[in-house]
Amino acid sequence: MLDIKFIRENPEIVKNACRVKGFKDYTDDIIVLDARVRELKTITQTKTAEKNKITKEIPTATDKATLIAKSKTIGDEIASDMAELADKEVQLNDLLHRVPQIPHRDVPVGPDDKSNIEVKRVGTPKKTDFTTLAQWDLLDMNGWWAPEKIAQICGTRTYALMGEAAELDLAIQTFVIQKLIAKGFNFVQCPAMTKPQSVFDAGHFMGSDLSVMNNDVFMLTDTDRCLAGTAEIVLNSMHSDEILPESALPIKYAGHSECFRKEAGAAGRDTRGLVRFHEFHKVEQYVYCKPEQSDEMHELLLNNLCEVMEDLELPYRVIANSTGDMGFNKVKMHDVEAWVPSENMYRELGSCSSIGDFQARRTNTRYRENGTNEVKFCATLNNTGIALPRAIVPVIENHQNADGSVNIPKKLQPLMGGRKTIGGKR
RNA sequence: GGACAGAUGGCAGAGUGGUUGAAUGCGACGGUCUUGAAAACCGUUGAGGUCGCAAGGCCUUCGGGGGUUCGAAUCCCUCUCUGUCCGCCA
Repeated sequence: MLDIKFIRENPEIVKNACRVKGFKDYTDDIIVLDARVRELKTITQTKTAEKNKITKEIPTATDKATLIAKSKTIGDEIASDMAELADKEVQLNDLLHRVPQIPHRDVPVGPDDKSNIEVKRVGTPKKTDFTTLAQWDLLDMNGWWAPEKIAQICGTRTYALMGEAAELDLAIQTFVIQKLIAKGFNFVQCPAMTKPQSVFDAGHFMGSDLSVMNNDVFMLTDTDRCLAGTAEIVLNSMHSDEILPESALPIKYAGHSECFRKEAGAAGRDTRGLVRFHEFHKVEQYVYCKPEQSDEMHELLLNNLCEVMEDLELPYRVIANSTGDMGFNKVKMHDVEAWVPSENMYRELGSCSSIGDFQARRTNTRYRENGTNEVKFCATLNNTGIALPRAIVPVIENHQNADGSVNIPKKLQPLMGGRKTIGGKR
């Protein structure tokens, strides 16, 4: 959602954003509707003022009946104007919810991921004198999962880590959480079960109809709840309807939650291995800041994830996503991808996004500026801290030994009881 | 799951149909006083919208939505949330 005033004054910028992001352009309709809405507001407000004036005179008037009749007549007029106003406002509101966020000037312009730009590459894939195994072979031989059994019990796109791999998962989570806490992030264990409104307010969906989420979000039958796809959902609403003091910003959260996704658009993709599930878990970085701090915070969040990659001793690269490859609600986005030997390519492990004031408008999260005392919308950003079990994939593949054992990255060793390797032939 | 109670401005807390955007207290901010501070005193202090070059006017808002009425913080319906007791339970 953008400021209607901004759209009114900068239609060309908005139109351009729709074009480069690949969304339908409703700008002209919005401007027409907006003009009519304001016209109707002016009319109804003037009449309401007139009516209020009469109403106030009634208690002390001698001829009450005349005034009451007059007030009634105006009331009827207002009611008919209000009906049109309400209708037009609903229409306008829906269209406003379909306007994408304006991309940052630095974002590469292009229709899809082919226009993405690699901005950084760190580390080199390790050369081995043995044939490296794919994640599933390592998991199989070490007894670290039981995919067929779990699929039978729980259905497709579920998993269970077992033994040392499960320990590793927990160690990685703990490591990242502790790292973020040390950097001043407030650690929050987030519920995954939430209300649809909170999902909508995170701004991942267009329009004003909450049902648009049905394709992507698990709804819980016979309840008013759904399952969040990320801790971002809850963190995004943590300060809704608040006016924060400027001194409180930036606010940094490290959220951890189970994440539930339908993955409806990914049928047949990544069906093997630990990459794509209906339920996984994730440490999420989330920041509220002043708009002018946003770029700096973006770098900070991105850098944190890069550090995690280095702590996990993974070769990785950073991608600047193009206008057509980033979401509806995003200003700027970078993907961090880790090297996966079995696929001979980099695979996405995390995604850093600047949202501008888009989410803050939906949640009505504002701050009061020092000096001017002006109330402004916050900017929000989010980035993956670490996503699991996906992160297990590059860790076990890049650190495998000839016998199928896996070396534990040094920084994780204390969280793994001091062990340097796990698994391998006994 | 059952039975009650409640939701008012930054906070506390009046107000049960008519100049109430809302008493009072606290807090915050500005000022007077003071060498400085405290105290005391005086004043200011929600947000959103709309019209206007501006000054300023007007509209909305007492948890959300709907209704009754000329008029609603006050009456009715409904939803959400909070509290208390019982039941159940990691």
